[in-house]
Amino acid sequence: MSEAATRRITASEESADAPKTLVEGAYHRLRRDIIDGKLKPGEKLRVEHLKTHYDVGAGTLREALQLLMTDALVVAQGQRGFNVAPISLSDFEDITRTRVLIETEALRQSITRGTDEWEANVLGAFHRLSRAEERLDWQQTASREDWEVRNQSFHEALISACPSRWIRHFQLLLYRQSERYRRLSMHNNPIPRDVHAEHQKLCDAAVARDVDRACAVLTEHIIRTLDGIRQLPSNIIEPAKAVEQVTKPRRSASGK
Amino acid sequence: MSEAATRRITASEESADAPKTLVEGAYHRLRRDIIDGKLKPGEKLRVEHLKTHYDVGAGTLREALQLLMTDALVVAQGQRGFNVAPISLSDFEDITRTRVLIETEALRQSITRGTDEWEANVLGAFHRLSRAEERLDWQQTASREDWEVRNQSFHEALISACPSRWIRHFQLLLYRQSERYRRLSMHNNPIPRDVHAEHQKLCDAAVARDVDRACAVLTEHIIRTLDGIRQLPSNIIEPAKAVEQVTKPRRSASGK
DNA sequence: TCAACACTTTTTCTCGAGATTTTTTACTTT
DNA sequence: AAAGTAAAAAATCTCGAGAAAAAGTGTTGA
Repeated sequence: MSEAATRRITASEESADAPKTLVEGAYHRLRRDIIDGKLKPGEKLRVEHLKTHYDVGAGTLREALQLLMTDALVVAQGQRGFNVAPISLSDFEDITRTRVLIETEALRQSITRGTDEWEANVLGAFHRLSRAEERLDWQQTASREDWEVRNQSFHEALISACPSRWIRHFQLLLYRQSERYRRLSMHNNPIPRDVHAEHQKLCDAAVARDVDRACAVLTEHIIRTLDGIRQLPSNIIEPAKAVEQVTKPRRSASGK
Repeated sequence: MSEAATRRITASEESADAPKTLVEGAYHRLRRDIIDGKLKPGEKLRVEHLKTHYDVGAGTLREALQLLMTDALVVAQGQRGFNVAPISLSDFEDITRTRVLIETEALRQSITRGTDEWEANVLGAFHRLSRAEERLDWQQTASREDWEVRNQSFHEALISACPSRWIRHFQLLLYRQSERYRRLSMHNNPIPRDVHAEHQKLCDAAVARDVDRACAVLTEHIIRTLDGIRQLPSNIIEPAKAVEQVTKPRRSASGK
């Protein structure tokens, strides 16, 4: 009888902007630092040291770290603490192939079931991205971040009409993973690609409801990034396999 | 002389049997209880109450709960604690469709790259499953659990040659999810299916390296489970959408 | 009867200290 | 020297208590 059920449940985007709790706050900052590369792949994450930098208690930081395992950005083993997830070329190849599978399926479903509203959103996101690309300066951090946000928005808009929560969940996971690698490629590589043209073709095919062409373009688009990573110097991408602890003092610096 | 290196490092299944830490232990027990349905879908997970049952501290239990979010078996919102992930028919339809996509891809890769060793493992797992199916008694919990373990082993063996870690990761997630629903179907439904015949066909096609036939059979096999759930009485599967808190005490009788 | 307000109870969230375990360092022996 | 052992140091893991927030309860007023 006393059911005051006037509550709105926005389950899909609970933690959108405002970190309601310290754990969430630390989680978001840690995730950003890992993706940005400030916390390097394979690096050991000592709670005692990090608690001062992120200004939270030890237990709180622990919980944030455990949340990051969801995104596979942090790995933990037994009683030996946490590490940033290592990177390797083979891992990125796996991510890329899987991402093609997931994202083309998402795009297929989205194009099939998209409404007029969806079309409008895609065109809008494409326009915003195009503007950012016009004045894109790879030297400026702010400009790059702006492009990154709009790029994600565009890809999100494309698949936003996909009704499958699981597909979208997997897509987000893989997108975040490849974002790490893309940052590496950005810092150490010129821009050999004409990304704008790719986005243009992708947008055209999507709005034209040409599923097969859109998926083909998207596949190309995703795989291109892999080629960019392949051309990175091997000392940046490969060592991750052997690295156990990045932060090692190593006082006697001499090879055998 | 004595050989000290008798330790095997099974990196793929690090936390197989021995929970190295209390968090892991609580995590495994909680996961089992959720999948088994002892903790009901949508139920609120009060830390203060659960800490006595699982015999760990509050913080430890919190961390275990956070780990369970990785498997999407527990959901948390803002400052309102944890809940068992709700279930619904539409969710299971989503899980099923996505699982078909992931698992057929895994099977395709596995059949393509499987070695003789892989064939032997598939046949072995199928044999063990067949034995369990012969003496399967749906009334006995031990018998059901035995079948469940061997069923998972068989499906695992089928895709074990899939080289993609991400595909296998997603497969495991979705398998655990559908396990929850399968338990419901088992308890409230007779056994209308000839699962053994399906497994036989699946095994044959896989060993014969017939990718398309194997994937077709597997798709059928997975979708059949969905049909089983669809026929459940609506009061079991549907209410999950509306349920906010399953455990509402409504104290009018004496407590303790 | 219903709604709004203030108070009480319950639950979640956060922190620091102590107990185990792992890793490092130093030392002795072959 | 290299290997094995033992003590020391560092880090992780675990727990309970206090602060903040939410849910529940009762009262007052229209």
